[in-house]
Amino acid sequence: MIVGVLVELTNKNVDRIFDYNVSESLVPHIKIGIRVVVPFGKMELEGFVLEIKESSSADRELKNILSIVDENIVLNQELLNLGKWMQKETISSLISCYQVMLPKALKAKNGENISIKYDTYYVLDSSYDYDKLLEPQQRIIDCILKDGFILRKDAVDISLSSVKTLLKHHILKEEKKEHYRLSYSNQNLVKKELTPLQSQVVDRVIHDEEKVFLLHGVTGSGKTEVYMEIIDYYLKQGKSSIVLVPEISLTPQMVQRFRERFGSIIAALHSALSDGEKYDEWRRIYRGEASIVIGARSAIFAPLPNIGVIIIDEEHSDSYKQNDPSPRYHARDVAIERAHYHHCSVVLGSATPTLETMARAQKGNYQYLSLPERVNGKSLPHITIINMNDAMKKSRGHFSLELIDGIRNRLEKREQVILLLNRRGYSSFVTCKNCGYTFKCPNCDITLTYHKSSNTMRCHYCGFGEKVYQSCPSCGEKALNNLGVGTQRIEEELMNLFSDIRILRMDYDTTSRKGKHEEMIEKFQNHEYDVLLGTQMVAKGLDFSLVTLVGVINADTSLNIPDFRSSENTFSLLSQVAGRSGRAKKAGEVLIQTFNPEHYSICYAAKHDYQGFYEEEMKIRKLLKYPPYFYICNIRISGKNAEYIFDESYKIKRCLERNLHSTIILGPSSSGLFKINNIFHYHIILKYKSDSSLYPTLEKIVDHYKSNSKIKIDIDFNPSQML
DNA sequence: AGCACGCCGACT
DNA sequence: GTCGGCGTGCTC
Repeated sequence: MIVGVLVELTNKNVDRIFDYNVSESLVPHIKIGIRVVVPFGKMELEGFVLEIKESSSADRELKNILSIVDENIVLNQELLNLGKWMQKETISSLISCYQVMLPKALKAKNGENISIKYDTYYVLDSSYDYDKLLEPQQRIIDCILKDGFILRKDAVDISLSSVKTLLKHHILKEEKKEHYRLSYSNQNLVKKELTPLQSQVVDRVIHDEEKVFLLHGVTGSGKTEVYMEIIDYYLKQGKSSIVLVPEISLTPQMVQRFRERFGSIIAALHSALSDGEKYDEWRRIYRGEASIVIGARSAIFAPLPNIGVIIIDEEHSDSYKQNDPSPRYHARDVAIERAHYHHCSVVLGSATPTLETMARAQKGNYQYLSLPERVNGKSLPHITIINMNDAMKKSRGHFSLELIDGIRNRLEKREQVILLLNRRGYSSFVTCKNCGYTFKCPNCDITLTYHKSSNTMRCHYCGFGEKVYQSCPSCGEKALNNLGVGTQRIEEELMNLFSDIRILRMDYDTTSRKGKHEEMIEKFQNHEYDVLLGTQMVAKGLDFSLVTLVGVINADTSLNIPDFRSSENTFSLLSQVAGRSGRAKKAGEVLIQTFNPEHYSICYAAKHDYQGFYEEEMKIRKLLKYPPYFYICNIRISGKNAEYIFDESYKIKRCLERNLHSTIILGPSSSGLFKINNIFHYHIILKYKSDSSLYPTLEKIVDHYKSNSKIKIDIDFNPSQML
């Protein structure tokens, strides 16, 4: 027997199958999808068995497999094929595609550290004469007759010496069973009554097969209940489900609701779990003990055999795109690919869908479903835009008089406030202190990034650059600066304004410890605090009935990110955070402070007008040839020698120009992070609709440099950030 | 990732 | 003459 093995080296010129002999004794254990240890050069490496065959085309003597790692397969045929598809789709190594599918604990270097834990049980072994037993022994037997077993660690109030005697007489025997670090009990399965609108949506999904649905529902419209009902339908047919959420540790309330309804068949894969805990959850899924998987991006690879539906909540979130370690995949694309295999549907849910998704829904590629109303019948909160250009003249600091009044009012009424400090995109860009004017690229309409070393402003997309102006071209103001504030500073200001205010600060510093985030949410829920002050993480999915005011300290910062999606991201963030207000009986209010009160993304967000924003933004995307009208691909070129990288970047550009005739090629330009750790970076941006030469050309370029250690080429399709 | 091979500069 | 720098290429 000969096997084709893919070894665990993330090196492109080794990313192919190597053949090995299998010795007679190992033959019965070989299956496609297990891992084995093989000799490779002078090394011993783990690898995946991808082929079983009788002969090899290698023109040399084959080496033998050294040992078997897995008793059972770790990658089934579906996932093996999915990996090959991903490799082609993202132009990355096959081994890296398989590695992202598996929990870290299964990776060669980590494997030894994580040992599966066992529980010891006592069960009956042979017959016995009950009457001849001593009383403590009888008690033990009674216990076992009742539950079928006794768990050793629970056996505190029974006599261990009696157990030993029973073991000796073979009346009891010991059994070991895997212990999962996390355990969940089946809870009383809570089910809420659906509104007629929600029921309609559920019916549409379950009466159609193998479709992609966009569920466009306003904040508070009860999307989670809809998801659960759809999942329940498939569960009753014996089918499993995957639910993707942007960052599971930020949505404990949602996971809680799933647990309340479905109990222990839920497996949650969060980033807060240890590698061992993740491995436990993965094994529960693998064995069919969990049939509903909730998790972030990588949960899309859950080894479920029979998927009924895949749900992607908060579809617009950029966390579904893997940016850095290759493969740079989008979970939405993987979901659709898996759905083909399982003949199941995909539901994309959002209050603010990405333009790409909305455009596909409008073209009929996706089925459009909408929930335009909140379940409680309440209207969406009233939003007021506060012009900070005026406010700054009246008061110092970051609080307008309107926002101060709003907070005072809520404190008096014993209601709660959420304050959002928009830190997204806090990077160096030049802005006018007086009117808020920002400098944009004349070619790309992207905020220019300030480069201190050369005192210039540069475009990260096309490389356009100019000297920093001495005064504002809009109002003539001489004071041009770039400011950023932290939550701590805002907290201090707030404490100066209100003497006995109870502020809960939530940002990456205060929530880094495990479980801290849930703890904070619980405390705020219990009204131990008046104000929840935080960054982006307070915007998503939280549901507090006493919150009647949401204040946005600085709506602008995310507008200034050098990214063509900055308007979309701002609109989305404001809509999401506004949705936290007035979710229960009391009406909600939202105050948005901004230096750009006229900006369309802020104005449409204030009017709860998704459609208006969509139409306006689509015009801009069309004009500037951005998605969804054009696809974007970012080619990143990096290396230690600046001159060499520069020269090769131009060679690559010329190669692209020779081969691609219907593709727009921008750059090469150096990004804002031109030099990181003494490594220089350039990138070339491609804009295209369809170009059959694109993939072959890119593969040729990557192949050409694959064994060149002086230069690294990374391809990023549909990049979510281009720095 | 490792390791061998090979082709130039510095040295006991 | 030899030691050793690391650029290049290969691993079934």
